[in-house]
Amino acid sequence: MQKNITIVDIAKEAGVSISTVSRVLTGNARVKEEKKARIQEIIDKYDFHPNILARGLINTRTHVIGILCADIRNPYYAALCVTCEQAANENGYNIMLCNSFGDRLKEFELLDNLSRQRVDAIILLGGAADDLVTDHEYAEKVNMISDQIPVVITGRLDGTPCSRINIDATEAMTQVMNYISTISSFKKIAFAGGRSDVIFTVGLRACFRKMLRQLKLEYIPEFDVSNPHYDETGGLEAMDTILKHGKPDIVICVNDFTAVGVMKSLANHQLKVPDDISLISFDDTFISTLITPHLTSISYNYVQFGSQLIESAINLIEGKPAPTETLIHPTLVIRESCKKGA
Amino acid sequence: MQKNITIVDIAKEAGVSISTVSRVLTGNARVKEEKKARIQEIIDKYDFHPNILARGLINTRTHVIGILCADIRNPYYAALCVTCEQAANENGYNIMLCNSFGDRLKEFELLDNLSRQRVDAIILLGGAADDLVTDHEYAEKVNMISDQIPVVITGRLDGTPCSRINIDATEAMTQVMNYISTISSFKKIAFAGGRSDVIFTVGLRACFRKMLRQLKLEYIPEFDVSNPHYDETGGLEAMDTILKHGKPDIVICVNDFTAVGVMKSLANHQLKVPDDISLISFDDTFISTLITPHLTSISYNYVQFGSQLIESAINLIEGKPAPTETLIHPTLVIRESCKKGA
DNA sequence: TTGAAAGCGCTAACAC
DNA sequence: GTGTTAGCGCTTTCAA
Repeated sequence: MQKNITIVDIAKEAGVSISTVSRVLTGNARVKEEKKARIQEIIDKYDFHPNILARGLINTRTHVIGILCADIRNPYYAALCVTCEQAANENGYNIMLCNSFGDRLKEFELLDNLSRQRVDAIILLGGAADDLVTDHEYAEKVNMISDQIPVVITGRLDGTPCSRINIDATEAMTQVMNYISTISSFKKIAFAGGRSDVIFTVGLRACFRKMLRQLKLEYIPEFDVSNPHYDETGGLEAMDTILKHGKPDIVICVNDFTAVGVMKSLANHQLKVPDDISLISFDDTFISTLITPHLTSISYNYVQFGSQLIESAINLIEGKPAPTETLIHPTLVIRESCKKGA
Repeated sequence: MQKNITIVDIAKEAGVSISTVSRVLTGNARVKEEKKARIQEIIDKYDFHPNILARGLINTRTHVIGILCADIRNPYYAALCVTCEQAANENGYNIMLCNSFGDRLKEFELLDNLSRQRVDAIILLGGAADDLVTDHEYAEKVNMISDQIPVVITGRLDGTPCSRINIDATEAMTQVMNYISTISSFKKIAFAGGRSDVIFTVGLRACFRKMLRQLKLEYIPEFDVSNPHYDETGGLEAMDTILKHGKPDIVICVNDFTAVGVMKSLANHQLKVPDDISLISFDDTFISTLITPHLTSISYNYVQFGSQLIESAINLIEGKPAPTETLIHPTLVIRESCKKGA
């Protein structure tokens, strides 16, 4: 390990004061062109970069945005984090990523961690903010933190000043149902998976029932099956339950993983997608096109989603206002899991 | 935004000097129990955390480890990053994650970025380090950086002092081939996907041929098909090519994504897995159990892999030695994509 | 324009 | 045990 080169070394070699070097570094003041060139040359020669810690000590900026999500292995979070990172990079920020693995305690810890790391802003992707009813202790924690660091969330956290960016659940489900309504053979609609204490899912279900009424389609309670796990197992269990009560024409799956489980249950029952039963899902992760048939799925424009998250965060960092709530418009991507209209 | 509370405020309120507060903060020196308790109380009351930047300025430690990978959306990287993060957290470190998206230029940039952020160590997951023949410019860059910051890699970077942690390609392929040899009906073995300029893949292929000879099985050049893309398309293309030349008994796929593509090609040709053709793949990501039939796949013990990466990094950070090269032992996970022995 | 010097918040060596 | 003080590397007044 070499001795770190500092602004002092540069100043010495250039025969100027450190302030002058600092001026060319920040560009905040005029320096005589000739000197400036000489200094820049030396900076380049050593590939010198000012110590970001020392800088941060002064203007209390680290140019790091912390992201807290449940599990980056979930393609939904991966897709979102990646677009966040790109948007952040474009604006000179870096991402510090943390996974809570759905552990509320760990989420608390990581929140602390992030604030201790002096990140400039924190983005909370779901987690406690996904809860239908806000955990007060958590909200209090976030409140303490957001006194110092702007916090942007997906979901909702009552009693906190956090900016919220969310998928428009109502629009998502409306699109699904409108699409379904164009196919006359779809009479019995099922909804598989998702928890009743997760705000987005609750929004989906509420709209599901509303649209059913609106479209004069029957709501069959036995075909509306929740499940604690947003994964394959959840889908498998939910579909097994549904099939005990009959055979729907189409099943709406709360996410792609659930759809995979639903397909497995269907396969176990010798039912073919989409010939016997059609499928629509939410999230449109890469899983949609990985499995056969490819899933017709609601897509979220992850690029816009991520950019919005970062944009709000940066605005808040810079003391500018950011919208309290922003809704992301979903779009239905039609593939093969849904029988063609008739 | 509230005024930041500092060590001075704590000292003032406790009626002691800042050094005393610092002592209870670091625990590096004895403080009278009574005072200690009083100070701790005030610290807790304000939920005070010492400014990590100021601390870092002194001991030049940020407690952040930077990870550079191609694309976190790839389940292989996601699995690895997650275990790295856990290992890092357990040791008081945080992760700064960057994705290069396979763009060599961006990789350069991010490397710079990370070093500018003063991360304590950098972990390079593949990227340029995956190259069979080292990119000299890149190696030079890494050399400059590793003068200041320890760099740990998967892959190889000739001419750099980086510690390397790698999957044992030879052992992985040996296990696959030994397993294959237990099934007497397997005579014609194919290998699908992977590039000839990626070091791990090259290792796999070399061992593939060696084992074929050793097991007195025929090497059929037309059944050994590379492909630039480690994804579904790559697998589909490779398998289409193989099928033009005949029907192998089993195809070894360079990774899970490739296996998915291979299965699609097979389905297009009305061939069933494993009844008509068996499949084995590498990586054992969640995709292995997502698709039907579940893939028999070589698994890497991601927990050990991640821990090893972090352990080496931390050792280097602390000036302790770390092994130049560590090999991770793979294990074959037997599922359904491979016909049972006969 | 430029340099000297104060100070960001903290730790550690040095006195007492 | 405890306080005083000198930095860590940088930015930013304040004078010149």
